[in-house]
Amino acid sequence: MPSLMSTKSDRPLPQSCVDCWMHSRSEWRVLDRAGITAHNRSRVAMDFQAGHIIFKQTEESSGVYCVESGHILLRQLDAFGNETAFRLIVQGETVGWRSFFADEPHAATALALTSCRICFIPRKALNELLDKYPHFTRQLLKTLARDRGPAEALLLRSPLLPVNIRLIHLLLILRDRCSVLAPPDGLIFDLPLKRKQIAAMIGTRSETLSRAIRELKVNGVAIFQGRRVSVPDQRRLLEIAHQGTTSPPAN
Amino acid sequence: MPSLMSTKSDRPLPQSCVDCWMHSRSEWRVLDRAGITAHNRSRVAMDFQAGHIIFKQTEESSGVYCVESGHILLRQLDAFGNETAFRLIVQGETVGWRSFFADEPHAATALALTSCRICFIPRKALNELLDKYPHFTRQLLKTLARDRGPAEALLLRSPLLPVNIRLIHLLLILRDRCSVLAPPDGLIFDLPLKRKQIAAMIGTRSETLSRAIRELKVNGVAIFQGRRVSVPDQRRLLEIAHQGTTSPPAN
DNA sequence: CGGGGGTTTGAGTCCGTTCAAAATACGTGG
DNA sequence: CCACGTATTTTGAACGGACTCAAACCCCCG
Repeated sequence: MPSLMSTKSDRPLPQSCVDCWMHSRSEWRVLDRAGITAHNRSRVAMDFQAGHIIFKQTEESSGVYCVESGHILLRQLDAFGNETAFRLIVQGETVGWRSFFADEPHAATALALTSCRICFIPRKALNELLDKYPHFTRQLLKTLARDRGPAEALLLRSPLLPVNIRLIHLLLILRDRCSVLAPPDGLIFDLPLKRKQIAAMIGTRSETLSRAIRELKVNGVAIFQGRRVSVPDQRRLLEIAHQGTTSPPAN
Repeated sequence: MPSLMSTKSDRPLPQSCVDCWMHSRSEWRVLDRAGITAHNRSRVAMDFQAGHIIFKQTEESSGVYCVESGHILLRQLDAFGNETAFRLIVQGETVGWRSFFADEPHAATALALTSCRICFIPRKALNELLDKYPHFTRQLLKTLARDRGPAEALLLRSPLLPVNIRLIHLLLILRDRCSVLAPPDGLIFDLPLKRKQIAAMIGTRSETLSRAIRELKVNGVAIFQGRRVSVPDQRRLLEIAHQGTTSPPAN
């Protein structure tokens, strides 16, 4: 079952899945009309308010969650109480695949950063789709394989890289999800994250993050104003992230 | 194509896949006799010597590699030349899934740590199996989803955890792959890794690793002698890895 | 017996954490 | 709309862990 804290909405979603704006961009697009109809019948509309938990670490998976609107943060807790945020989910993405297919408890907790409108697809319905549409299964294989989340985390949390570099990597990774172009070469970010959560993504503390932010500001690389970040020249970001000797390792 | 550095072996593998000892433990087990036969025909036997590269970061994927014997290390290089090892592969496991299904270049380099005997399954053959055996596809979905490699890396490379704790986490993660029981509660590891490579797995330098090793030795937690590690009491490892306040995060 | 890579040890420095306090932003109720 | 209380963010100073650079040591192999 989805978390009891959820505010399940009984009213239907504004559109059928066929019309859903993100349908054409997500895994579901490979379903034909009959598949969509089946999917449409079995899904459950849910609303979550900012700060609420969508599913919890160690809970059993009961299906997957397609995000129609809003932002979600995936985080893990280690035994020392350190929070590790390793993935920001935006609208159009679906969460919960991994634990569903692995048939294991959720490895992370999903936190609604903003109010969220979510389509929940229950285990049974999803299994039926998988059985009926082999190329849908195949598409999911691709989705899972393409998930760069864990790989990105390697860069973001490398203890060998200084915090300011890790912060720049984070901006580059969030570029697609949270920024718009500001011609000629700039970017404007609107991050749905608090400082503490940004810090949790790059494996540091908010105090240290604060200092890194100040440094980027004085260098003119990125200007943070609350949750708005303006980057005058995104090429600078790439330069800084990639500068350094690419000497091969000596085994 | 597999790396040109490979020493492709023209002689057949010692057994047919049906008899392969690891067949019963791997994804391939869900294939029926006809599937196995097809698989058996299309695979390519390959031998690699220690230190050779099986595939390289940025190369295109051409199939997957089933490890019949030997050890493989998956590593990434960042722009600063830091080596990041994030996965140790042992016999019975298959590598290369991710880039194959994602249809993307390899995200990592696979290094043979010891001499390796490997079954290469070319793209075309694998695709045929996938088309013909939906439950094989489904099984692979599970395999991909269960791959804890990237998730493990989170623990191993958390900059907030001190190096000695990260080292203990590594031992725990490698327990299944590289250790045997030493009753009543001990473990004996035989690590196929050099110090530098261990360091690369926990995101530190070999000098610092050396000091962490010494600390574990004086505490009697784990005694390193070359590549052999003896752990008198594995419960100690768990205690140390999990001790610490499990206080929930304040958002 | 003499390399040479790998590993360990040492000393100094820097970066990031910690603890504490000030400043700012935010939400709520008057 | 403003005042107030709370939460978040920033700043400061001190401490500590890990990196860096070097040098010594060790072990395996030729």
